[in-house]
Amino acid sequence: MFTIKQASARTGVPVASLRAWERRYGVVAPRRTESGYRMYDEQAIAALSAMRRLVDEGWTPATAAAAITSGEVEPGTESLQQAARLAQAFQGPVHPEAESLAEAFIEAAAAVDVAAMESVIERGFALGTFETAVDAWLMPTLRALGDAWADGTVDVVGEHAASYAIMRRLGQAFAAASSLTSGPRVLVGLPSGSHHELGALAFATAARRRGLAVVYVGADLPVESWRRAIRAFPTKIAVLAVPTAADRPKAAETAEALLHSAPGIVVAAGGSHADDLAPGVVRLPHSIAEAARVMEELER
Amino acid sequence: MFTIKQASARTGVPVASLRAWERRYGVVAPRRTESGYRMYDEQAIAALSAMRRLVDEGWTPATAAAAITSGEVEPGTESLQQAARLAQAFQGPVHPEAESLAEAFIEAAAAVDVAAMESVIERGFALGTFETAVDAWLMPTLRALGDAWADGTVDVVGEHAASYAIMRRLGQAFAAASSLTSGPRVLVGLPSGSHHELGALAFATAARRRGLAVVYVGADLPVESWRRAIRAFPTKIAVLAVPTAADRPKAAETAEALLHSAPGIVVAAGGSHADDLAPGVVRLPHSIAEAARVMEELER
DNA sequence: AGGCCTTGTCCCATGTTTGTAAAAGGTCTA
DNA sequence: TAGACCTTTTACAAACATGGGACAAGGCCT
Repeated sequence: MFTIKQASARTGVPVASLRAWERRYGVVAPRRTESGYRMYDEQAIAALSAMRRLVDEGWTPATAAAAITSGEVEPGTESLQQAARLAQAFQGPVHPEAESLAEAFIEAAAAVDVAAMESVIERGFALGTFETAVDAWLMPTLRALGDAWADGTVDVVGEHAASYAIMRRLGQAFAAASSLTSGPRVLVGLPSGSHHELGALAFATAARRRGLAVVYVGADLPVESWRRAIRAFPTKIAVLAVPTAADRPKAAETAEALLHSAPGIVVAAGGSHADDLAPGVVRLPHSIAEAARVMEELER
Repeated sequence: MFTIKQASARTGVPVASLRAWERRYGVVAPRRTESGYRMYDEQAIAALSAMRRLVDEGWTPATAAAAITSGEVEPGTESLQQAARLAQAFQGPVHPEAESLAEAFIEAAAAVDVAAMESVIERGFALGTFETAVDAWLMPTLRALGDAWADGTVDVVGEHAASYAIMRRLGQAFAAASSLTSGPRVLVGLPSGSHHELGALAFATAARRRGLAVVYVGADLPVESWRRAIRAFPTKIAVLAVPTAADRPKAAETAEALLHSAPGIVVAAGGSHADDLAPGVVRLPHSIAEAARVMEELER
């Protein structure tokens, strides 16, 4: 049993919308405590997650709710694959608050104040959906952090502490997006020698939020391991992150090896330096939201 | 049998809250002396510890109490704490359930099944308090994972995916332990070149749960950065993790440098290969629970 | 274009939950 | 007998929830 706040955290739907959806469409009817507080059970959470996914894909909330309450779409299954997919024009305007939050984060990193970092991160992710927050706030902030490190404003210690704080929050989002899918895997990771993994983790999370069976294998994975992995298990897509110029050579080598190791596998690459990695490699867009959408299309 | 003060010390719940929990939720009904003093038995302590654990994890007190009194959630038994102690001696899981969970985890890692890993991890941490779960289940499981990797049962990909899954869960616990203290900092990290950070993160979390202002700086931090960090900010304790033999030289070098860089700083070291790092370095016990307790003493 | 509907989000006054503290007094031990 | 420890009752602030109206943005129909 979950309170409305916990239900919101678990489904990714804002608290206000949970109440609106209930009032307007009656998708769920959570039990109430004596004092009138909503208490959501597992079923309600599943229904709300299903509705959120449909809405994310372009269904209108009204039709999504109707489909779910009528049983046409079962919560927790992949019948959404038959769903009509409307083009979603991304590119929300950068929130005016995103910039000040980025500054506050750099300050916290410079002072090595973990509690302050965590507070800023929380506010950053509260700006919008996970995807928009990553695109409009997190990625710019990471760039600012890199600059601050380069010019000495932030020490390595502050930079490490800040990276780990962000990683913890991303990990939490990844876990919260737990998909019940057990289809072909999507491998997301960095080539041997690469360590800037925050972008890759953010992308992996966005992909998982779309229902893909993501396996996040993280930093510094040798070519040979990539190859063995896609041979040993049903892997449909391998995604390489190429965050820095130094990562290019190994990334290209890994991509080549993968393309020739398994027939039918899709190799994709994302990150600042992922252009023209090798012929046949899909170049993912910079926007996490768009990249996740492309992934979903590739999966079919 | 314990007085309310002892019960508070044992469970980490403030005295006033113990009385409030009893009055509001009836989660325990301690026996009374003739004069009306509360006397808590082992069962009551277990129930209160379980409740604290749930509340720490984000449950509302009301639902946590309901789950415990209804038997939905079993209070962690004392046998797990004994198992935790034994695990230190035998270097392996000794609690029957911990053992079967360790096996299940290796299986999930071998199959690179992320959802299964997450499920097993969740059950592992449900065995008891964070500290006992780490000592009796997580650390033995990590050793088993290392063995499985060494003998080829688990591929590098499975090992990476498993490590990240555990890291996500540890990060969540670290975030949940958010301390409001802003006293002198405790730096926890690994020396330059070291990357096996799960033990260090588990320890950092345990220390934070004790109220210390922990800054987790993670893997691969150069000597010079350690030095600048403790000089620039009020840092009372620096903790170096030394998980493998290969990490010893850099760890020793870092420890030496720190001891001579700031007067009054305490340098501590933990991990399998942290013995006799340098004169003046505090060697932390293998048990996470004990190590965190030692830290709390060092802080004063 | 204009008007209308849908939808997410915000506001606001009000109510609940929960940790913690204070007051006033009883019990135990050195 | 002092001081540490305990008792109950009462109180209070912060965090969280409630409903329902309001509003802006955007899609759709005329």
